[in-house]
Amino acid sequence: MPKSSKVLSDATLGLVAQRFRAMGEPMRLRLLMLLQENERTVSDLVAQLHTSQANISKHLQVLTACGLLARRKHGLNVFYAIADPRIFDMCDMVCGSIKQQHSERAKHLG
Amino acid sequence: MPKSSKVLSDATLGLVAQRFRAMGEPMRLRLLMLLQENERTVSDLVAQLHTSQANISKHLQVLTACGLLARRKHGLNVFYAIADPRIFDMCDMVCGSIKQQHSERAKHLG
DNA sequence: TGACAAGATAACTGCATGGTTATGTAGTAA
DNA sequence: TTACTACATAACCATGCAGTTATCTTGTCA
Repeated sequence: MPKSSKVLSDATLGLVAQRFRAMGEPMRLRLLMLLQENERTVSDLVAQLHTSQANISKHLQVLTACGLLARRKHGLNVFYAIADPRIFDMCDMVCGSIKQQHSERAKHLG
Repeated sequence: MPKSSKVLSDATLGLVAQRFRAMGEPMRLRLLMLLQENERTVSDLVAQLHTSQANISKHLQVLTACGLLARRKHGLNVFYAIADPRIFDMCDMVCGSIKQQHSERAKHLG
């Protein structure tokens, strides 16, 4: 039985690709990491990352549109939060894979 | 202790982003899915996917460059294979998350 | 040698996208 | 109302990148 993605429709495949692409941007990864602990306002995120507020808003829009972030308004502030914490497991997987390959490559060279 | 990616250098973050971006392309996801069972030659992959050989080669180059695929030459043929099968766990996670959110959204509407 | 087949690569085109600046749109407070 | 703050969005620019066609390069076989 297809434990893993065997046959996917073009539509589903597009959605999956969209998510990966959303996570394939350093600034957006930084945003996700900042939101790992708790929800944050836009201005809070702008204060942490050294870029314009417009840029942050656009990245947040991308992450929200593909279902990675949740949005909550409260007065003047807008709070963003991680929609599905599993994304961090994915980050860990990628990190682990990279480190592993890196060490293997070092062994081959040494 | 940082079980998950807490503080990452710009370089590492770039590598992680690069991997996600590599997986954020429908055609490349198709390639990975085709390679899930066994290694395949380029012409084999070209025969399965309806696009040019040049295009396939370029996508294979992207996937190989970021460590997702392994390359093996044998005579005239070049075989590509999955370098780290964990990527399929990641695909499953994304698929699961998408389906879950989709069903939740359906519940909210119904 | 030459002919051919499998892949890689170069050059090009069009579209997507990250970043900026400037402006618009709530929501709050006087 | 006016003024201010937090955020979103529009317009624009430069770069990146998927796809194409055409051209290498490499290996096999006559």
